Order: sequence, then C-alpha cells, then structure tokens
Amino acid sequence: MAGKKYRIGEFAKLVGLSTYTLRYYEDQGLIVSQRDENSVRYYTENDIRWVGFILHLKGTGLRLNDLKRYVRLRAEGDRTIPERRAMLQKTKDDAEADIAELQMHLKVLSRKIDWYDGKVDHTIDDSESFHDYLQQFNDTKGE
Amino acid sequence: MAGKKYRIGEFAKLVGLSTYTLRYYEDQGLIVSQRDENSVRYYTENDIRWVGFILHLKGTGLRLNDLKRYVRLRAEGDRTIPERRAMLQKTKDDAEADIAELQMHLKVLSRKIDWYDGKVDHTIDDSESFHDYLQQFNDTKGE
DNA sequence: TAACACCTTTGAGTGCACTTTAAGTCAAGG
DNA sequence: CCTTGACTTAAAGTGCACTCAAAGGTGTTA
Repeated sequence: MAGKKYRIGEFAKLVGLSTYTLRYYEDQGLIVSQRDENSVRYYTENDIRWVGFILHLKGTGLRLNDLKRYVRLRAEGDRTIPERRAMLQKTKDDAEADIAELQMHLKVLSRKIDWYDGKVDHTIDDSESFHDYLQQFNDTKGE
Repeated sequence: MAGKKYRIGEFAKLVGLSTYTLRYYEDQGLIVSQRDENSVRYYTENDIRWVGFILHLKGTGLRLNDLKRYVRLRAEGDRTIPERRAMLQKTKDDAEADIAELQMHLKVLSRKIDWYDGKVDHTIDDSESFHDYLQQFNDTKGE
C-alpha cells in the first residue's frame, strides 16, 4: 500500500527521460516531486502514471507551453474540465490532420519507390519522368 | 513550349516558401536556379515540381542533411538509384512507425476525452481515476 | 526621380526542447 | 575514505531550420 519510492536516477530509466529532463520539467512546473529528509527527490507509482500521461500528450504534438497550461488548469480543479477537454480535442484534431498530411506525402514517396523499381526492372521506360509517371494517379485529387 | 519563368518572389508564393528559405535551400544545394543576364534568379515549371517533391520528402520527416545527400546521389546519375531507393524506403518505414506511435498516443488522448465526458455527464463516478478507467481497455496490449 | 524587387556576403537572431557544465554540498554504501 | 549519486543555481551550449538584418549594388516600373 505504501508504494515504492524511486529516486531520480531510477525513475528516469523507468520513464525513459534523462535526469536533466526530469529536473527541467520540474522547473517548468510539469512535474512535482516529493523530497526526503535530505531534500532528495523521490517519485511514486502515481508519478510514473503522470509522466506517462504527459508523454502521451507530448507524443501527439502538444508543446511544453500548452502542457504547462494544461497543468495549471488541472490545478484549478474540476471547473476547468471543459477547457482541458477542449485542449485535448484540439490536440487530437491537429494530430489527425498531421497524420492525414503525412499519409499524403507518403503516397508520393511510395510512388517514387515504385517508379525506381520500374526503372530498375525496365517496366518503366528510361525516358519517362517521375512527374509524367505520377500523372496517371491523378484520381488522387478527388479522394 | 518555352515555359513561364518565375522570379523568386512569385516563385516563393507558388511553392509556399519564403524568398529567404529559397535562397537558403540554394546555398544548401537543394535547389539550383537559373539566372538572367542581370544575375537575377529565375525558376521554371520544372523547378516547381522539384520543390514540390522535396517538400514531400521533408513532409515525411527527411532532414535537410539527408535531403542534401539525396540530391548529391541524384547528381551522380542512375547508378545511385538503389541507394536512393533505400533512403526513401527507410524514410517511408520511419514515417509509418511514427504514424503508428502517434495513433497509440491518440488512443490514450481519446480515452481521456471520453473520461472527461463521463465525468461531466456523471456516467463515470467522480471518484474514478483516469488510470483506473484506462485499465478496462487493457486488451490494447494484445493489439 | 523614387519606389520596388531583386542581387551579394556575412553574421546574428529566433524558437524549441533539451543538455551540459561549473562549482560547490551532502549522505549512504562498500 | 572514497566513490556514487544525489542536491543547488545560473548560465552556456546544442541542433535544427529557418529568418532577418546590414550595407551596398543593379535594373524596371509609375
């Protein structure tokens, strides 16, 4: 029940961040650590979950500044839930837009790879430019 | 047939880059421009396609240094096609891995949004933590 | 004639997110 | 006793990709 306590070095390995970064995040107000009688930081299971969660948010493209705002809102209690929800929704929408764009770029890249393959096995004429080759897929616009 | 010529300002708007960035890319060897009799840069339709293509590569996460390498290889002719193909393939694989990771983060984010909604309409108990709420989805691991 | 868009080189500034260093202290473990 | 790992503050450095400024030049358009 008491829960294991982790010092910064161990905790860093656990969450996949450097001790530098953990202290930096604490400076920035993203993490709060507890201290023992010698003012040595320690972290608990709860902190693992919290860091895990902020890494999910970071992973979807949320910047540190927005993350700070999120943390500030959280500290203000349940009445800021609508605002926090809206932040997450926007982050989600943005990330989904990013994925869509990435996939669009990937499509061209894939076709370039196909074109190289065609050049190598001579199913595509040596003189055919990639641009001309790409034209045949221009139903893409209507997708 | 001759093809329109664009000066840097017009070209910049066309491809969505600043004139600064275009000159910077030229310094870096990513773009080659032609010059008129007054050494004023001009660009053609072909350049639009080339910039378009490198922006696709950038859009999939290729860094300028790698892009430079790609351009150097291209200048060496068809015998570097296998290496270029391999570069693109790796870029593609990396981008797909990024997408997968992003989607994983998005899943957690979506669940947090659902959890907020549950709190607001009281279908989730006030005392239930997000961590506990998340547990019920832990078939996710086996996906 | 003046404004405007371009040209040059060189170097500095920006923003983000760390990352490291310096210089000193402290306490537990082998 | 010495190493290891933690602590502090403040500041500098890193990497990337621009972005802008300074200072002086040329050619076209109103």
